[in-house]
Amino acid sequence: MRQELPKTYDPRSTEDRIYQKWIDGGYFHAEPNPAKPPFCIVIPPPNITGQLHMGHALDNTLQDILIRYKRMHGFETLWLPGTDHASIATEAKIVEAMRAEGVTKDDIGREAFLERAWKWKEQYGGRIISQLKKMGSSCDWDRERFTMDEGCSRAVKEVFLRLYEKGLIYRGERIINWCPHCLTSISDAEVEYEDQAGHFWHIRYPFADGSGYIELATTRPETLLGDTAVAVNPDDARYAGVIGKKLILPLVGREIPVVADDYVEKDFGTGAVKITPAHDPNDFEVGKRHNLEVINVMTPDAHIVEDYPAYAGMDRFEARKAIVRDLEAGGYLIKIEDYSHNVGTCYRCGTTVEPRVSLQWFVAMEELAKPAIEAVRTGDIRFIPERFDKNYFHWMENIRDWCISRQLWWGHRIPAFFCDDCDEMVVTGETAPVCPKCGKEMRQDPDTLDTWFSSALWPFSTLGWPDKTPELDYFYPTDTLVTGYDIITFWVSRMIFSGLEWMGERPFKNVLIHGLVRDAQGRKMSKSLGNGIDPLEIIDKYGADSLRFALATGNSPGNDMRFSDEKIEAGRNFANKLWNASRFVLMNLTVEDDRLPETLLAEDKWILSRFRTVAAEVTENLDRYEIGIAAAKVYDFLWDEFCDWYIEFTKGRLADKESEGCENAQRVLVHVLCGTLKLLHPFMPFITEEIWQALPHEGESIMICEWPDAAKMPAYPEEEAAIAKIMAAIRAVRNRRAEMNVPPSRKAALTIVCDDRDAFAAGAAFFEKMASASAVTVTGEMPADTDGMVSVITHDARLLIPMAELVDTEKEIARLEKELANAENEIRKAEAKLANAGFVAKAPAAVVEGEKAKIAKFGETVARIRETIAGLKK
RNA sequence: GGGAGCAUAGCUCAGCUGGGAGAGCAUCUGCCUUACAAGCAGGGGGUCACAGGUUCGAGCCCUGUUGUUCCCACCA
Repeated sequence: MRQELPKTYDPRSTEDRIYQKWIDGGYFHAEPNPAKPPFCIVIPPPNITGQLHMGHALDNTLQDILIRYKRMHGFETLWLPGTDHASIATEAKIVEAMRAEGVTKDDIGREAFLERAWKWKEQYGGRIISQLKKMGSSCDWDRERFTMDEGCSRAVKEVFLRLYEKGLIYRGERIINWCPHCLTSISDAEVEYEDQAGHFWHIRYPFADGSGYIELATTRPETLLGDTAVAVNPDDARYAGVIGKKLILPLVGREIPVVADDYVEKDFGTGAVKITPAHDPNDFEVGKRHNLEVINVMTPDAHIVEDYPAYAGMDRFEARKAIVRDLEAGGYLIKIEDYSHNVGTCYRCGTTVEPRVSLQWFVAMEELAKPAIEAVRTGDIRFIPERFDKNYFHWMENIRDWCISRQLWWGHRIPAFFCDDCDEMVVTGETAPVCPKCGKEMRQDPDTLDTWFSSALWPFSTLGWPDKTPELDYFYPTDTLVTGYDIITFWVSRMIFSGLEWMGERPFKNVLIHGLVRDAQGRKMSKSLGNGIDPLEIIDKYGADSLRFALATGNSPGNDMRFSDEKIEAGRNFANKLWNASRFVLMNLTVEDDRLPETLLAEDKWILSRFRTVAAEVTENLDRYEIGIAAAKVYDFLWDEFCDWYIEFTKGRLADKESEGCENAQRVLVHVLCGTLKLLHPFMPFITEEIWQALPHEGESIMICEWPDAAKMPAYPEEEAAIAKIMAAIRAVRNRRAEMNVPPSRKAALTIVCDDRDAFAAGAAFFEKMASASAVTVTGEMPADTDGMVSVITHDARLLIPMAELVDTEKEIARLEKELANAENEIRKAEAKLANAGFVAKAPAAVVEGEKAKIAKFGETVARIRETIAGLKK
């Protein structure tokens, strides 16, 4: 038995219940199924310490729309969910929590720390998952994964070992980016550069032999302590005689040489550069070329080391002040300039990065990058929109080796072992190897791997790799990756080369890139600004459907979007509109199924034909990832055509309860509503399910219904045209009445003079309901007496309304003459085009025909207006 | 320094491969028409940043200019 819908839709009492029903039905679960084509999306795994924010909400809305659409469209659809251990972010949070208790990592030790981290994971890892469920995400929760679960860890170890065997992973002493706050190395991609106001300190370095000095400038005077040379350009005439001479390093007193190196620009500053190999990547390279000593002057947390008693223990910025003061006191400081320059900061904590020489593990990227570049270049992998190719190419073509070791405890431990006795190192899958040389127990490298090392394997590690599983065989390569442009370098590029290397096949076919969700003023949402909008609050207030719809409409690939109250209200209003239209259909409903009737009237065929077009277009838009456009089309169809026109068309028939027309109208209403619900379901899953359940239906859930297939629906072009004529006439009458300020309650007889009398006679009743007509006469001839008639003229008809007291004949004639001029102008413009030989010769036939048709249409209109004016002038 | 995006109605933005400028919100007018005032009907409002070019035809393609946002980059 059908249920009545309550008067208003309450998402809060509906959404959780429906979500549970979907779970119980097992509709999210996917299995390799040879009878169907696969469609798979792997979720960008959210951070376990994270909370759902608008970026997640957008990302997951887009994924769920694609997934639900494909599921209905006949694919075996897997949306594989999971979370990321996010080593650096999680470890930082735990350390912070421990600090509040007055405990440090070293206090409790590695094992206890990891225990604590796993507890953290248990506590917070589930939070983001339950938030994803609130969004309506139709993930296969049976397959939920975690980047540090057993399977993913096995894949990580396997990849490390294989890369090492291939010689693509190596360990070396290099200058890397070091975060003095997180106390770990970070990769190039993890450094964010920002312009900061700073200074240029000009300093003189005297020659050891007392023959004057060299002037140079620096933005970082504190690094002076580690200077081991001053470099000049070999072609610089100013310094030709001093190359090889010794300088005395101010404050330190060390003798350092003047070296010649192409790296130095003659035209910048004084043409002389102090070289600090331990604390600047360029200087490190210069130092290697000239065999300079590498002197590290800072501790891991960026304090000055004990070798320099005057500054020992100072943090680098304190030391800077002290050194500048001492330089000035010693007469070494020449001047200070304001200077703005690019400073690298840690993407996690914002601390200024300190370049630091240390022993780290690297992945050699050049060989891996080549096929990854090729895959995008050949179109094997496609970015949507395409312009992100350029970003990707630029990064991959200039790629440097990837520093993968992190001085953190939370993460995948590097499978390398050292012998403390003989310095032997082995890389192995064993957990406790003995030294192959001296048979002693070995000590495992304490470092862990970059978080992105494990996420790089996500598209196949989650499907069972390195085992050959049926899932891997069936679902790999996945279809679409949905993510923001901000992690193309971190994640997308690394999945691409990893997939190609280990699976021999691209990890996904398409990468749908979306932008950032900004606030109503266009600012980035951030904690510090406090302008973030919490999706969960929005869901609580408006429902997940409204949120999803607001995010989907107006979204175009790759572009940032603004989020505002107006948008979410528009989504809510649309849900309300749909709810009420459905209530209307239900309260008139006596039939028990949605089979179409035998007899279809013109308006029935019109709406069916329109639905067919919309179904075809929405399908095409979704196939092309034009999600915002697809959403707008369903919105317009439901609101403008179905509600504003078709429901109004049916009201007359529905009023006559016992008639066959009443039943037929019900059937068409239910049929089209049901179809529209299906088109809308990917965008607004909850409300569409709730309504669908209340309507006559077959099956358990709308989410496993078949997607409407336009190819199986008939088109009715003639009825579409006929109803369009009637709609135009109704609009024209409404328009005239509104202009004259006639209230709808004041009905008036309506005479329709037209050629297509059948069409207008069939729609005569609509003019009573929708155009305030008291009675309708359809005729082919102008009535003899048109005195006191208001004339409304369309391309297809002339509509007369007796309103003598409201009509000033003079003004009526003036108005008609204006309309006449407009119509004639249209004809002239079309004629001018047709007179243009180039246009007729080169424009497509359809366009030329269109111009001709326009002349014919407006010709009719002109004739009618002229006739009317003549009548009025009599 | 290199690259990219954006510039369309008062505001926020659509506008797919070139063929008569659209939506939502706001605004104005009239409506409680028995699904919906979170609504209905109607209206006003745009030299599509600027200047050239290609084309029968340009919001759309090309060149340049201006403004703006972002990404990348080792000039100390």
